Amino acid sequence: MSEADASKLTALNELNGLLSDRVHSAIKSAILSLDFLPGASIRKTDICDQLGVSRSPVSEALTKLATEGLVEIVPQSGTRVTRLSMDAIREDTFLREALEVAASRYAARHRTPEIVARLKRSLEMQKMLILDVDKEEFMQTDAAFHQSIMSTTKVTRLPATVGSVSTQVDRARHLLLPEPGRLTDTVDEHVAIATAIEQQDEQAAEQAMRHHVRQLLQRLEALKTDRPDLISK
Amino acid sequence: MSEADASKLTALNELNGLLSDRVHSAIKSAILSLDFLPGASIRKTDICDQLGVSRSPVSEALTKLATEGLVEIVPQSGTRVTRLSMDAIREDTFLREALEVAASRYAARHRTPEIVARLKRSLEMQKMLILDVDKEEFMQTDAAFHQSIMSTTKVTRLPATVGSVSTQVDRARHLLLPEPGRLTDTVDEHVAIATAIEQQDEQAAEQAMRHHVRQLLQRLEALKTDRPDLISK
DNA sequence: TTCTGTCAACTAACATGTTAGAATGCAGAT
DNA sequence: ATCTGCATTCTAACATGTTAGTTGACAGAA
Repeated sequence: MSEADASKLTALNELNGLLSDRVHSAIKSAILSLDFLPGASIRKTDICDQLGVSRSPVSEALTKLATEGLVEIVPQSGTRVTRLSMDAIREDTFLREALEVAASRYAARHRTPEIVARLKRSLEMQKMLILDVDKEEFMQTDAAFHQSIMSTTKVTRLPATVGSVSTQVDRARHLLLPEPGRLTDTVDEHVAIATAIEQQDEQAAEQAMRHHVRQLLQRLEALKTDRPDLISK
Repeated sequence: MSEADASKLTALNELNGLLSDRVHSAIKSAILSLDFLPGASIRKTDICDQLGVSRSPVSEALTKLATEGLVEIVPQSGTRVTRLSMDAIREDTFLREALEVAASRYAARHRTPEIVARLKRSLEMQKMLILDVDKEEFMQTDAAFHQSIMSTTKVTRLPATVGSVSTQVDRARHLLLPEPGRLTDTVDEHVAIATAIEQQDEQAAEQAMRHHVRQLLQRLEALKTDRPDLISK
């Protein structure tokens, strides 16, 4: 059985806050960055040794990760990193689509000039970053674009909820190979969403967001053949 | 400061499974049934004494309840039952509406004769139970109706996700006074949803479900004046 | 060879001891 | 009367010891 290599964990000195939270985010980023591979078993004691903490904060962190669906705890037996599956990714997409579409509709109905301006600024940045070598920066602007739309609803829990239902998609995303022209397509999809919101066209905003979310799923389907070692079914 | 009376906890002998899970559901039902009032502080040691368990399972249970938004843990200080607020209830409704509407649309598009039959059976039961004295039975059939619709999506996490975003609404629901004719209205709304699904009319299914979810919010708004002691803002 | 029962080793779950931070109340100063 | 600082007493957080359930390997029987 493959095992998680605890040496891949980043030290948690720099961060502050509750110890269990720091342990949680350390393990989480290890899973998201695939330092802990899907299906790998996690040894509590290894984590304890590596981070120099006791089992309590590690247990709490793993429990939290289990509710997020990133690890599976088998009672009295062991803990393993959740395997990626196309089924799980499709489930994530369904839930995320439902929430983001609702946000998009709301934004179209209740848009203010400020929001429209913010979305346009974001689009300009995205266009500039298309040619940038560092894709991480584009990803951040991408995320900010979506958050701007969600923020119009004043539902403070919405971004966190979307995040919590999209964990498998987020993880799979890291496996996608860079594809020429994809960033241009993404920006085009964003433009369609922003335009619909500006024109207060709920129907169009809904459709554009739905298409955008499903495009990602489309690309992720390629992983079935690209990374069959990590994606089951 | 008001305090939670641990003697209101049900014994957990009859149940089986992990101790921390049993503690979790014991506290949860105490909160949902208002045996633990909104804003009351929870003493870990009281819970331990009352249930005859150690602090470990109680801590895990409270951590879980915190992620569900039913309690708030103040680091190094204390734990209290989350206060009910109209803002939180409106947030719940937004998220639940987004998810249930998506399920309803999907059901309308992909409905099978089996599902239609199941929904119709459920409606018959609901009509019979309107006059029943035991409202709990009606509530159960109500829940089953919604679950049937969600089950068509094959998104296994959907019911749990809807549940987790609806905790405040579920709690507030228990405060509603019985209202003559309300059950009849509810069944009528269900009929509209089922009919739209049967006719594969996505638009109508979406609209009917949206209306249904917002009706509950409408009724909950009354709590602002009915129970200002328990609902803030 | 294959199946079965037993046992050893390992794990999460649970109990309990210890630490550190927050709140509360009171004494003393202004 | 009010504000400030200290000490007491809470609490959650963390560390660690103990229990019990699961797994897997191995021995022996068929």
